[in-house]
Amino acid sequence: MRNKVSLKDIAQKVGVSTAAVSYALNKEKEGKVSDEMAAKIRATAKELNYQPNQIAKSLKIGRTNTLGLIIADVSNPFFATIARVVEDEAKAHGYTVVFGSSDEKAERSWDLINVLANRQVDGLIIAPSEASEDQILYLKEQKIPFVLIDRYYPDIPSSFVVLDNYKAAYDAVFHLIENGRKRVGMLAYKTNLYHMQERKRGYQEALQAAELPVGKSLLKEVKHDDTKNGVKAAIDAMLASPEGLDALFFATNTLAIHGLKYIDSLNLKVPTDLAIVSFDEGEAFDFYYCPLTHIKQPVDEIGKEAVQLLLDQMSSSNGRIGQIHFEPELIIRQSSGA
Amino acid sequence: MRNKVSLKDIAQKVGVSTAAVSYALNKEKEGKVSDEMAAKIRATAKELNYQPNQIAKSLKIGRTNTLGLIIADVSNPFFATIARVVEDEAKAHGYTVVFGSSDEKAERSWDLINVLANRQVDGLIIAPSEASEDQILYLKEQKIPFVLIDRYYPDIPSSFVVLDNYKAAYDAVFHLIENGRKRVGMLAYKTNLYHMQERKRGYQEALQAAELPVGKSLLKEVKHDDTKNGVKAAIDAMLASPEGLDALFFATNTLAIHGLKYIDSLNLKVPTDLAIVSFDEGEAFDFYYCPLTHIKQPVDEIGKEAVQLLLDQMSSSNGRIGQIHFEPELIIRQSSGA
DNA sequence: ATTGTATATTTAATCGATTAAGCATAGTTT
DNA sequence: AAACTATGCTTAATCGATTAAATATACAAT
Repeated sequence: MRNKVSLKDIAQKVGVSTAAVSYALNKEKEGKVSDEMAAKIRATAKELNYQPNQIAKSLKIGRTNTLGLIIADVSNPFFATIARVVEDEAKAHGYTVVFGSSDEKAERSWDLINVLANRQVDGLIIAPSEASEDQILYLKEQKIPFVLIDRYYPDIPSSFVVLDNYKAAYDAVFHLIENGRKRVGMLAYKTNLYHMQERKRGYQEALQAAELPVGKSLLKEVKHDDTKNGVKAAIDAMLASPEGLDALFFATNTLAIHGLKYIDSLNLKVPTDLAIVSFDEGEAFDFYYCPLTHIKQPVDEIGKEAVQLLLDQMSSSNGRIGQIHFEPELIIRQSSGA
Repeated sequence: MRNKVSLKDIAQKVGVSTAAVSYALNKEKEGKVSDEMAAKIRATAKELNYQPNQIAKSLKIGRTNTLGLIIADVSNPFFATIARVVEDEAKAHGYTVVFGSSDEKAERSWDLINVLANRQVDGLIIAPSEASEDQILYLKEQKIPFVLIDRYYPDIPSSFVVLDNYKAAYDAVFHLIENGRKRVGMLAYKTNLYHMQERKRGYQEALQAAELPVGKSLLKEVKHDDTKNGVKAAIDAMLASPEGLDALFFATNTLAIHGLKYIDSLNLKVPTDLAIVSFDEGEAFDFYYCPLTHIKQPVDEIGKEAVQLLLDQMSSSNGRIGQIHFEPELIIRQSSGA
């Protein structure tokens, strides 16, 4: 096979046992081999271009120095950025990242967890899908270290790094109301995931605080599997409401992108006809004719903290958990009519 | 440790050897174990929730069912999309993907190749960096199967999946000339990578074919490490040229994004003051006030073909190579003033 | 009864590393 | 000189699977 050079080859060439070679190449174990011998072995290793087989090493020592990352979709910029940050941070600590996209599907998420766990990743960072509580419980039961990101299950104690989604939504909607909007709609995804529930709660409580009516007619939920048409239908429905619509809050960047395209096609003007606030950033938003007011998540910090928490958890014998809520930042531009 | 259940545990519980268990659980080896025994073993395996240790399996069989993917940067939508496609396609064939971003740096690319090779990935898909020829030669020498994407080295025979970058650039620039532009600038990255050379050649030959002057003053190159300022300086320089500038061709989506922002800040109107054609797509482009004419790469096909070629190569004893050039598609919108 | 032939199961080597324990050899202490 | 102690290296077990080869058992053919 490839990568022929093994400890054995070096041992043979130098005329010692593989144990000697192993000791010599693991500098930590100073003193187990004489300096001359060590030098000779190291020279031969270099000469043969020896590269240790990590698979064999992992099998023996029980660690792989690999972290698993499960996100909803790498092709979504929010997750792609997280992936990049996690990758860099992991690398800085000597870990490699194996990743997979769950597509928000519990089944794919299960598959990924199994594949990664069977490959013995040392820990997992997961943006969990809907109805995946059993997976999280499984990980706890198996004592596989993990950290959740973006979403979490309030009923299951675990480590996580998330945004204060309630506050984010509250601030966003409050900002719209503050600027005179009275008919504020919200476009969300149809899911029980906590982050989405919190965003909806933030929206509703901001309306309540302003003594505006909180009904179902202005809070529309779209299914994941046909975002595009769902968004159109939802916007149509809101616009058709007898009292009209003068502002729209998008619960995610994907919803905003589809929503804005549709709004443009209807020739509605932002912010005159409709004020807009969206979640997350996106290169796209910078090019919209009316720069978007949006909620900014500290993506870099989220990724870094997640890795940090995971490594902490892995090194502590008791699976100590850490829970981090980041504060959202509302970036005010022109789309909210401020 | 975690994941305690091993073949041995099942063997003990059932009262047979581990070999019997292994045979029973590998259905292909029908007939090695009696049906009743097999049933009992499988039942016990399920009962104990046995999950095979892939690390041990890999060590024995010499394959990991893992593919390595090295791209420039996951947070670039072009590569993120490729990553997603590769991931899905690999999964469809029973492979998991391990990835890393090289940041266009030869050194990081070396690191990744070593890390992945030492983890015994079965094959690699790589968007190679500048000055990484030695890495490619190393892979060939080590007989590690690999497929290059997006770029390749014409002097080193290898499998690859790329766009016909020459034709793409030629078509784009020809299109601008056809629409009456005479002072067409090009913004490229400063790199010797072949795809970029080809894009420049396409630009130059299109100008030649139209008998327009081909000089250095309208072909500007920007360094990777400070794209933003580089783009500004380059555009300033072109605009300052005595004969002026009436069209701009961006060699990548990133260059286009930075370029367009700067052009807007200068209050130049597209396409009146400046006609634009860019490489690649991007959610961002859809929101630009003047929809962008751009070169579309068949990203899905590129990713799928790359996996396909790699699997072919892995299964053929001789490391048979395949080279695929995709045809570019010029999507004409309004920014080119057509 | 004897040999032959499936069939079912076990034994044991193997993948490539790590590492506790054992064994020389040289040097130090009494 | 005998006993002890480092020092330096080897032996051999181990991680958890796979798999060729050996073995045992049942059954059929001679």
